[in-house]
Amino acid sequence: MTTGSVNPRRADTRRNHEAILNTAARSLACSEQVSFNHIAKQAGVGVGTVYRHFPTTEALIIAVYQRELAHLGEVVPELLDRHEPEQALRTWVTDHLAHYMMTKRGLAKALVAATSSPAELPVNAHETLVEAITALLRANVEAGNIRSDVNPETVLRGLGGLFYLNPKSEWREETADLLDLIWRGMSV
Amino acid sequence: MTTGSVNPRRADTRRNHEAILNTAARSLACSEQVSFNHIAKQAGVGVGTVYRHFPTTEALIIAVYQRELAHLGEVVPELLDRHEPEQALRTWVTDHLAHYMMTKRGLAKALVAATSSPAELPVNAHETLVEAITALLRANVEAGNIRSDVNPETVLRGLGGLFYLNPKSEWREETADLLDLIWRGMSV
Amino acid sequence: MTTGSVNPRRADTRRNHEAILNTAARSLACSEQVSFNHIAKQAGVGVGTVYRHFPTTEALIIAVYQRELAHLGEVVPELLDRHEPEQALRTWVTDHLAHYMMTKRGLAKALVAATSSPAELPVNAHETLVEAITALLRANVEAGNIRSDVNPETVLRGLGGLFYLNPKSEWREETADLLDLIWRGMSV
Amino acid sequence: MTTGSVNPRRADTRRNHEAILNTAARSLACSEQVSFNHIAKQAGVGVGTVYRHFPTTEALIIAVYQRELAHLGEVVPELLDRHEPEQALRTWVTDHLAHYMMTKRGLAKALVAATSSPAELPVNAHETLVEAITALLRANVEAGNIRSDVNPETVLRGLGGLFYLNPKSEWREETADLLDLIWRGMSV
DNA sequence: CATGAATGAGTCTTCATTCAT
DNA sequence: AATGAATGAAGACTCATTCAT
Repeated sequence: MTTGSVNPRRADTRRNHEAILNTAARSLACSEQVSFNHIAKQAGVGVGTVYRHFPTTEALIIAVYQRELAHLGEVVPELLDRHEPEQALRTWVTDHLAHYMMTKRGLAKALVAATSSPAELPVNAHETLVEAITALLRANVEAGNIRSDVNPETVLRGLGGLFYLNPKSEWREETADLLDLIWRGMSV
Repeated sequence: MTTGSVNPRRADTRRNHEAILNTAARSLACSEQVSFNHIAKQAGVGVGTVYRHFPTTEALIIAVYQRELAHLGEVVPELLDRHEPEQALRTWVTDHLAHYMMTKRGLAKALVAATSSPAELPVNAHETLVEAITALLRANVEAGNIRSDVNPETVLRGLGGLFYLNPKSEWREETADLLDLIWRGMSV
Repeated sequence: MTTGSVNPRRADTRRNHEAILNTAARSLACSEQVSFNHIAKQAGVGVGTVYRHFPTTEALIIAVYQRELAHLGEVVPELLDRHEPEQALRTWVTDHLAHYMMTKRGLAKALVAATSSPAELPVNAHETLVEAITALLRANVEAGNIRSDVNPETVLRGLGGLFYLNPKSEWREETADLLDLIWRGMSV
Repeated sequence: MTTGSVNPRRADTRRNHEAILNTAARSLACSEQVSFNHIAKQAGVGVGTVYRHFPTTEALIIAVYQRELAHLGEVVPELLDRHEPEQALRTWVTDHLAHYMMTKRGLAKALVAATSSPAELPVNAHETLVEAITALLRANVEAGNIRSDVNPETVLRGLGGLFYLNPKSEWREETADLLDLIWRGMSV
């Protein structure tokens, strides 16, 4: 740590890690091939390297998932800063959650295929989402918009159907309708 | 010729059909193997026979799906007969829809994996569900319980999150909570 | 035999035979599927029926082959009637033999694939061709065009390369060139 | 490091490549099985390895073909060195071309079966043959044996019938007869 | 005789995983 | 650490052939 020169290997490794993750993300987004061999070739590394970084298929998928998911949590503070609580919630649901769910269909498929446990989402994923929505709901409670006894998990479950949204349909409207229904259910 | 005796070959064929369907259903319920080879072995028939009956994986899965799904629609009239509208809806959601979604996880997975089209459910499936819930909502509208402008599809979407229910958790409670939220949102 | 009524079964049988042969011919011409199952379906009969008529793949192919080939022999007398000997030969080679070889490629492929014996053509096929060309050569010998010691088999062998003709190329010209070469070799 | 020792892995790979090619050649010569599984087993490697080396059946067959064919071109200069032009041509046709065509029947069958394009021979094959015969013809033209306007392709086509030769018959004689016919056709 | 359901051996192909270099 | 060749299990699918009706 006393030397400023970084281990060049370290850089390579990180670069590989990124490359693999990016490739995998791209593949998953299109629900393309997700075989290790294929990803390795696309990422320009050997299969062995992929294995070194992600010991199992699930590990890889989850890594991608996490990365994609992080954004969903990070964006909340900004939204609460820039908008009224109600609008923040609506924007988050419509512009981020719905969008995310529609776009990452391939990812969900992959997860669903790779996981055999009943809980399809990696624990952290669920937690991340719950945290995000909790913050949004709390702001609305404080603003006197909604009741204080609304369980964020329940709301999240109610929004789970957004997964079935079809990007080619009137999904914005459909999202708004669902959110209206739930909003009314939460209102004081 | 006065007997009801059917062409035995015909009987065999039907028996095979049933056997394959049952085997597939069982496999799908446990999210087990869905390979044609495997199902054939389990059902005690040759692979070719499975292919004769269901030309593609999707055809097989859909056949299973349809069979399972039919029940969901058939049960509605009975419920409306035996219960108050509100209770009919609650029972249907908790005892049938939620149960169905939890149990048939493997089936959903399989469908999701087998289908490449954005609409994961076979058209009829969605229609069946919409019809069922429409009937239930209409009864509640007529009873003065809920508003008349509630879109059944929106409600269905709101219940879509039940798919993520975990059979090992307090799912009845969680279902009730979600239904409460939505019910409140629909109320007059 | 005392009754004028023909066994209707016989007619059916013949009709089936024809249907199968026609279907097979069509399939072979396009080098399409040649499976018994497929042909049976196309011909509108059961597989078993195909088997009754043609016990092996080879039997079927040869039957088709013979039928197609017959024409090549039948046309010779007409040609000799209507044309000078040289022209008769040239016409036969260009308009019938070459055409036949190019068109029936699928048939040849099939035969080649079905036969494991070194002699790829069914004996009769070869004989039919030899007879045809013998007649044509004899006429030319008698007309004083070519030597009398030319072996028809040798000539046929020389024309065998027509099989490689490409229907999309200048095959008429190429055929003419080859025939010129051989004609010169046979000339007095 | 002063030795010529090569990367052993590299050696293995090359050995595998050779083994597969040899096995395939042997199989094809007997018009035996050409299935990848079978060849893999015979060659003592995994199926995957065969696929790595030859992605398609055609690729494999062509590779074999090329190897076998090369010899036909390489031998020409020697022949022209050691013999009079006429004898060189006769020897090439009888001892090499005819022999080749008879022996590699299985190979031809396989190619014919594997290729769907009208041109059954890989382009290079045809070119190789044309080059070989062109050289032989040129020598004979220069020696004043044959006309200068003879098209090598036409001659090759005339020799194409050798493919139908039967190794169990008097093929040398038959080849000689055909060559006599064509030779006479080419003569000044 | 005709039918066509059933069978299962066998082919093609993909992919996770290992391991020598 | 990285590489990528090798492996072989496993699934998809085809088709010749049998046989009960």
